[in-house]
Amino acid sequence: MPSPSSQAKEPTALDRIRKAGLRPTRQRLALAKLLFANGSRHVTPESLFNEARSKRVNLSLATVYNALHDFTECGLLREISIEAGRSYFDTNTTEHHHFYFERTGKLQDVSLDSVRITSLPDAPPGEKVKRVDVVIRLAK
Amino acid sequence: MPSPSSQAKEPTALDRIRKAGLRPTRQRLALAKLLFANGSRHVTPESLFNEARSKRVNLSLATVYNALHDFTECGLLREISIEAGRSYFDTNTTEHHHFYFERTGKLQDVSLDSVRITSLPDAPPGEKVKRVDVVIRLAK
DNA sequence: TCTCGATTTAGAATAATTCTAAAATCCGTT
DNA sequence: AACGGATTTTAGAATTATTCTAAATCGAGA
Repeated sequence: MPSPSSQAKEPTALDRIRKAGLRPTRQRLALAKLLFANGSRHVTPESLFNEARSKRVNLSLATVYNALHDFTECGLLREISIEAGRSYFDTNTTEHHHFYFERTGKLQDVSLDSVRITSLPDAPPGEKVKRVDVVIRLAK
Repeated sequence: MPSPSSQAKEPTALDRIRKAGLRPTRQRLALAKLLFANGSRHVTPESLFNEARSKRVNLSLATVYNALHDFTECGLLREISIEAGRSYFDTNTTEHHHFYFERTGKLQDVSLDSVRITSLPDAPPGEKVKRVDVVIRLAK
């Protein structure tokens, strides 16, 4: 038995990086494994760096920034701006929205269909709507 | 004739600051005049500082930060997070949304009723929805 | 294995913001 | 109008997040 399961699998970290046209370096592979291991995640450069460190992955903070930006440009991640002075990267690149817990600074996905937007203004002349971000801010 | 117009007036800068319970210092008055002079505005601390400087208002950048935060706490302004590493303050504190022009970094108000949200998820237990921010990102 | 462009890295540099503590200001009371 | 205490302002240092730099290392094809 080559594999314990024959269900359709998530692509491996290597697959994802290859498909994105990036060189699969040791650092990118390690980060991709952390990021895409299970389910949707929201990381900051700092949080991912600490996580990698704690798992004995040896890399520099600059590399985490590089990788997060490279992944974002290739569509593997999506960047979210919630608070000035802190960037979040989301492994869920499908269209969706967010809860933002102000007390903890954590994010949680909100599925696209639980927020129904039934009208939107026209884009101003010469511009196109690139994305509509909905952030539901939560507090006590 | 005491005044060229007898229509209902916008509150003066002094009124606003007094009503907010803040001391009307020279700096706060000058900034409030710039901010609330006409219509809705979106400023960054830097942009407001430069504007004040160019009008010969003598103050320090730290004071602009202090005033913007004080005004925000008192409900005179609203803070908006659009891009990591840059904060925007909006003189329109009524509920509304925004266009964000990625090319120029400028914001434009979108009235509440041109974005119709007909369903929202329940807030997670123990949390309340404090605000729903919709940002319509525009590009070429 | 060799080679060369891509990637990583440490540390410096930059940018935005906050902090510090001293000086100035505001304003109610004299 | 001067007084005095709390508030505010300020310059500059400190902090935080991020980007840059240029040298070292790595990855993949010949």
